[in-house]
Amino acid sequence: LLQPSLLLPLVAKLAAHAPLSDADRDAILSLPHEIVEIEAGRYLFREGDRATNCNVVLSGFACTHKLLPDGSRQILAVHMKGDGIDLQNALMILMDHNAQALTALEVAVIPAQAIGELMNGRPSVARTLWIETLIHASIQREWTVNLGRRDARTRIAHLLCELGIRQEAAGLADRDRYVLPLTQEQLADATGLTAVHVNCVLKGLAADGLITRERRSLNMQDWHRMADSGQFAPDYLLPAQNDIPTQPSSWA
Amino acid sequence: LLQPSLLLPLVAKLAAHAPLSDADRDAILSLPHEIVEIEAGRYLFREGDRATNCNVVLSGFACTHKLLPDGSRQILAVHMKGDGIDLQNALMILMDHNAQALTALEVAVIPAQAIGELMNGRPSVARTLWIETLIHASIQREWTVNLGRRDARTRIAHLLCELGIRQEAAGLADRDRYVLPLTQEQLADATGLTAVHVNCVLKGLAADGLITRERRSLNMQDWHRMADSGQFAPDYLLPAQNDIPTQPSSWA
DNA sequence: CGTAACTTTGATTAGTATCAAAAATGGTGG
DNA sequence: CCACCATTTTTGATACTAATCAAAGTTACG
Repeated sequence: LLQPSLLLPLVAKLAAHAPLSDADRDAILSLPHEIVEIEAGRYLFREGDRATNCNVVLSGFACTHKLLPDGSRQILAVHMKGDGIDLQNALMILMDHNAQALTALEVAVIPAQAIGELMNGRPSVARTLWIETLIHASIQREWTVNLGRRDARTRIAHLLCELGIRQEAAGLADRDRYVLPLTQEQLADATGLTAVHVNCVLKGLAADGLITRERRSLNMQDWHRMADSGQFAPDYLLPAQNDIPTQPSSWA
Repeated sequence: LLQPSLLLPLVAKLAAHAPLSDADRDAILSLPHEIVEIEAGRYLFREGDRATNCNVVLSGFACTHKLLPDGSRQILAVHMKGDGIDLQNALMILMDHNAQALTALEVAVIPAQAIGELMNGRPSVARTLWIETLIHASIQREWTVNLGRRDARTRIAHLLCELGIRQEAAGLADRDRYVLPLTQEQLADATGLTAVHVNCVLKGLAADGLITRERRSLNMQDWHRMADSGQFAPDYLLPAQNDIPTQPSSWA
């Protein structure tokens, strides 16, 4: 089942965040993997599942979330083309959250063991994958701020800006013009609000001329004003990284 | 400035989460470092600072947080004995958040470069440090849920349980009996509430016989009932990890 | 074309914020 | 050891954001 070219979105994303040698690139492309197509709404894995594989998004959108005793749900992250949904599975044994397809989805499923071994053999690949999880951690921190200290309107605007920038970076759309991968109920679950209130806020943003909508597609009239409304500063999405030589020097 | 024994809290925490060979242990203990004492309230670093060092807590408590345009603050994490505050600095260049001492604090400051080189030379150490950041990521996800989908009382109870379990794991106190390292205003900044409301909630928890307080010390009357009130399941604090052999096998 | 999922609307309620000020605590220097 | 000051905690009154409940439209899909 070796179809290296299908892992290109992963390599592209990794290369965007850290330099990647040809050898590393080839090693990643040669990882054993299987392509799986998943319909919208289906679970990729559930809390408590054993972590035997890593999933990489090839097309479509997925989210990770946790369910609470009362049945409410908190979406923790949205994943798109090139994103690893659970790269941490190379090291962890159990899933502490669920993953679900938001749209029709195509993922590459890579055995966690293969990634673990590749990291052991190639410190530079390990570093690159680590950087990838650090960027996700940075996004997670920003979501924490969003939920903790921003009001509904600012929260929604912030999320809409983030989705725009990330889709643009993944080559899927323009930052100010894209198809919303989330329903209003899912937007609510991502922002800690109710679907009804999300609807009000979207209506309000439209009334103020910040966005227009038709069908699921979203249009920002003025990116700058929108970013202002969402207190959005994209720095956290593209952190620069140290370039420590892979070959040890002084420590030995 | 080689005083290896002072990094023991870090090694103890790492060893608690993943097996650590004697050689790895010694390599970590031999990292160059400087001990710094910091008074309560002082900043360790600020958003935008260059990430040249990694800080490890030896005693006392610290937090990381972000400040918003309106002056409000969201605490992102609480760090205690043995915790790395910013291990990710081995790979990242810029801080995207602030770190501040919550109490009188003692930290070991390790050059980021030294950690980066150690990780390159010893994949098993890299793996261990990565696991550490993955656990912090797991805590961050739980905080996201806390802020997004739990009401004030549940949020506070959850945080109090987490602080108990982590202090117990660090050998600082019993899970149900410890000195709160946060003021009520800081609790508010960690839970996305106001100090006034935190006070109400604490009063309520006390009225229901769940906790008693005198001075800053907190006493849980019934751990189980308290964990229930906070929807607290400690799994996320102690995830198990895969044990992939450090020596490459099949991939080469 | 029919049905299920999603969006929109309106009325009411609940939870938490805001503002203001008093009481308690903790640390400091005399 | 006490008096003083700054910080923290507590109390109360009021305002507002967002939740809840219910139902009608609308869209997307098979």
